Amino acid sequence: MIVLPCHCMNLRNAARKVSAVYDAALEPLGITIAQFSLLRRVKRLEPVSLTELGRVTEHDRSTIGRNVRLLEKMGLLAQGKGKDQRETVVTLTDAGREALTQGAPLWDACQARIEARLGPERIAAIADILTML
Amino acid sequence: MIVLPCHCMNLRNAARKVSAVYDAALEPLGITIAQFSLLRRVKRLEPVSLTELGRVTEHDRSTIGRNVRLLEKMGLLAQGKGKDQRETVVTLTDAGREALTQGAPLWDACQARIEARLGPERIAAIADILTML
DNA sequence: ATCATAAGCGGGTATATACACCAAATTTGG
DNA sequence: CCAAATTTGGTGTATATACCCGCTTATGAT
Repeated sequence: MIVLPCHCMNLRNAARKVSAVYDAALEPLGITIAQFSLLRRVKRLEPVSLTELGRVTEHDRSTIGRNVRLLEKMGLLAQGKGKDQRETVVTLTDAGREALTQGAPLWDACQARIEARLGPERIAAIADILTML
Repeated sequence: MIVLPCHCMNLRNAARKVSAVYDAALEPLGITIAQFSLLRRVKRLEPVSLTELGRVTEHDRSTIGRNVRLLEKMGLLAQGKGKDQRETVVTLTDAGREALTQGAPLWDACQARIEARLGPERIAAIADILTML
């Protein structure tokens, strides 16, 4: 991949390419890395509201709502109403739990391949960038 | 920003956040960093076909076609037919050249801010990642 | 208790991106 | 020289993402 002067485009391009690798690894499950990540997040926080999911992932609520809706249509997440009638409460379905179980080794292998490819310094740099923003 | 175990999501999140910074910097121009980058690419290669743009940026042709169409609607790019009647030839308009001129200092300042924020090691790591993919 | 304010969501709209498929133009092989 | 393969683009469809607006529900202050 050609290196540009613009750090932003370089980051975007890197994210695009790495995402393609993870997406391909999860392809047997029929979900993307973004969806897999969201499922894991829900697993750790459930029952959780859309606003809370948006807050912890620093995504717009509407983005979360749409992504959750897709996973609901796939049968991996369920949405219900909380005590607070405004709140949508998100939980994993059994199929969602199963997807996480089946996806774990696929993700592990992919993650290991990327680690091997980039080396510990670049991996550390990625984490550093996040904390520095 | 919270650091996840998944390197892919960390890269995506970093790209998302950094993009927001560049987009805000270019906001006076009414274009995004992705559009600014495409304009600069066209400037260096014009006259250039969609396929060629896709090849050098490693984007899908359809993505390039749509992004070019948007910039054409904004009056910053022009599309014509080449000798090869299949080819769409993309060139900068005067307004496009003007946008690059006006955007340059905005981009410079933003780029400098990000460099200062991340430091040379992280900046180098970003470039390295691209070449290692 | 009432009424203003705040919180939580959904929908509309927009960009960025990819893949699959189709039509038109060109190149290549026989 | 013509049929077949290739190239180039466009369109349809899909995900990921953000911003704004409006509706409903909750909360708080008087």
